[in-house]
Amino acid sequence: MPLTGVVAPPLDETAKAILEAASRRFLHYGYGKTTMSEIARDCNMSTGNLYRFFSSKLDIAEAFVRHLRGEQIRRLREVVGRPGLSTPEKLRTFFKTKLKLVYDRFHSRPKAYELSQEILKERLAFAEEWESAEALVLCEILEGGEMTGDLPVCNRVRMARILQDAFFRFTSSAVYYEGDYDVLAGELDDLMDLILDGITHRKLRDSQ
Amino acid sequence: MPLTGVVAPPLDETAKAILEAASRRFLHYGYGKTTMSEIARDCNMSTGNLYRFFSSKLDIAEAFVRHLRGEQIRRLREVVGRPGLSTPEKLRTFFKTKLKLVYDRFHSRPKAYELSQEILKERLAFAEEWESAEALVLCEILEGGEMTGDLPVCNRVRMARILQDAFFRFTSSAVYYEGDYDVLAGELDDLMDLILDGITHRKLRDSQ
DNA sequence: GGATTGAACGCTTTTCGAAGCATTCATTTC
DNA sequence: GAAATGAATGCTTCGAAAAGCGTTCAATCC
Repeated sequence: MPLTGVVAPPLDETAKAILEAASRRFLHYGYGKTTMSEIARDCNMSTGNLYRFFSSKLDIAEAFVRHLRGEQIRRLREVVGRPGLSTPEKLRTFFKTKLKLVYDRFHSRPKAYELSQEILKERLAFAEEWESAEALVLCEILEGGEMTGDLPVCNRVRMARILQDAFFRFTSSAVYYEGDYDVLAGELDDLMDLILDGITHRKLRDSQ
Repeated sequence: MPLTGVVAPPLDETAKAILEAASRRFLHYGYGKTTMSEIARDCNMSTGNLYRFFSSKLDIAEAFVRHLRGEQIRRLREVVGRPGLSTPEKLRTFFKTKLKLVYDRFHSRPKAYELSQEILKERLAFAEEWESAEALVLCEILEGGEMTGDLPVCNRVRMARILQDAFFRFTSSAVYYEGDYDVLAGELDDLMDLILDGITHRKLRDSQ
């Protein structure tokens, strides 16, 4: 068995293994009921060694939620990028998909929901990052509306912010999703109708 | 001292005294740190006797929050009823005032805020009642818009609901008011501009 | 005999010592 | 000597006993 010449697997491999082991446990038992020793054991290493790859347990959780976010953003881009959608339809699809994602996470993946909640509460910066990432997708949609003349908007960044505010009720992971999905989706549709009318007939008021 | 002929103060008087004593303590020490014995002592009666007037501690708290709600609704009606306001201005004033009320309660009357939170979490029906009461004010504003032709809306009840959804971010007592007031107010204004444009140029779509 | 009391009941919250955990770092491994 | 370990540390959580509380109701009062 050669002792030299064999390049050790890159650090990232190990980090990935840790993250995977942790994720499994987080999803199954929750953040609080997962211990660093367990994660270490799953990876055949000591607790101390974990800290060469992540500087705290919360950082592992953040990496995991970061992954969830990635999936979510990818999904949003996907549904919004489907061919044949007008810009208004894209906006509607964006928020409806987001509602569905958050609603489903809340109702059928409670551990994942809790985990997001905990991380976003501790890591304000990360929460803002997430919002920005979504705002970016919105801006891209609006850019499309500008190009096709479909739904022209002067200040796209600002409009994205306004839209996020308007649909907060339907998309914030901070709210507790009691009601029936179809009712929520219906109300979202109503609001979207109104807002699209607003954008279409916008008296130019975007200042600055 | 006449024993007959002196009508005992009406029950309501006693209930009012209890409510007042309880409110003082709720506001000063919070719901959890106020005991029924203390309330009873403040009113010079036994704990058992309290239950002739309120069937539980939570009911006293609800009565108190009901009072808060009354004040708030009265205030909303007041600012919205000021002469010389157009219907759009009334809508804007309504939501801006609501934001200010919730924001201020959160920041400068934390005990009152907590109390509302607790009651609204326990008493779902009461929370809905509150929403309905505000929806009613909105409907009245919209009715004015219909009459003056200022801002005609077909389905007022539905529009009220949509507006409540849209401004949820700024007016829900469920959200944690971290940000700066002026920033929030600014975003509210932006959203209101957009929505007013929407209402004004509404493609008639109110179904049913 | 209706109004009022306050002790009694069962449940919740607090307390506080013990156990468990995240994190560190002197030591060991290769 | 870089990588890895696991015992040591100080903080948090847990559990069980005790105290406290909301609520009830038999006894008392007027």
